[in-house]
Amino acid sequence: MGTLLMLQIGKVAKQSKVGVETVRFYENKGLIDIPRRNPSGYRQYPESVVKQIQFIQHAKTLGFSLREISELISLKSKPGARCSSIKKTAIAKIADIQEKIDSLERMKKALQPLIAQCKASDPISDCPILGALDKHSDET
Amino acid sequence: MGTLLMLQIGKVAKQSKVGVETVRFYENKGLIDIPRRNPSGYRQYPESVVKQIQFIQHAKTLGFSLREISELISLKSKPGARCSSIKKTAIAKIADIQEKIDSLERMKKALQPLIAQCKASDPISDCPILGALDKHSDET
DNA sequence: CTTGACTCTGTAGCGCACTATAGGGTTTAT
DNA sequence: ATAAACCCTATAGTGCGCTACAGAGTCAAG
Repeated sequence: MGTLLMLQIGKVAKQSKVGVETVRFYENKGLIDIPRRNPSGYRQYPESVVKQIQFIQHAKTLGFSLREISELISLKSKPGARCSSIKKTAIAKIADIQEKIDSLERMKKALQPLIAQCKASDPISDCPILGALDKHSDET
Repeated sequence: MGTLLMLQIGKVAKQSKVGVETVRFYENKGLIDIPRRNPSGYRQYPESVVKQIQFIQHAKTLGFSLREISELISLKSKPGARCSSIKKTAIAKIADIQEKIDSLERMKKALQPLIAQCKASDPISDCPILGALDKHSDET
């Protein structure tokens, strides 16, 4: 029943495709289990830590911050917890993403017509882009 | 012909709706003209600086970073420059914005079906959201 | 003549997610 | 015995756009 196949941090990092400093960083942030140490102080990881780090990476690609991932992890291991807590977090995240999209779309929509108006050979004094920036565009 | 109506930094800040530290910060970053000083070292601004700060704020709402705004400003005051340089910058910025939108859309599209699958009353061990995070989602 | 509201400089801190550096100790191979 | 490749801690630095000090000087009103 001994815990075979203990990994040093370098192997963990390589298998998880992150740097060793990132692994230690995640440990500091409480995102992964604190590993045992061998007699000389080296971290000894069970293979499961690789999955934990991949969980973090996947959550990041979905737009979750490390702080939010930390919450997901604690929800995950809360005994008897229901999906609703996770679902709530995910719904909030979608709203968050949507807000960012909307903000970027507004920028795009403001910028596009200016570019269309802008004739590349015009002197800069007539540039509609700079013109727009100079005006009080206090209208929504 | 004297320069009438000189403003102290507090007035400038109030009229531009930013903090006084922000005005000094913009000065440090070379985003606004360096003002004269009165005998006791107070900054004395012409009214035009308010427009300069508003230019910065407007450019920010269009998604430009301070570094990029600094470039816009130097293009602006380059003698004989053509619109093409500004236009190029604006087009690059749109591409930039579009990239961010695409990335956020990908997140949204990945998250939405998981939320749809997730029944709030399920135990967390069956949660499709956590399930997805645990898997090797190495498929694009 | 003192109070309060302004101004000045320079430096440090924030939040994010790392990344790098200094200055060490350990393990493995030759 | 020594060198390479690994590991350790603690701290500082990155980029962004501010924001907040500390410690000092200035100016107008009462």
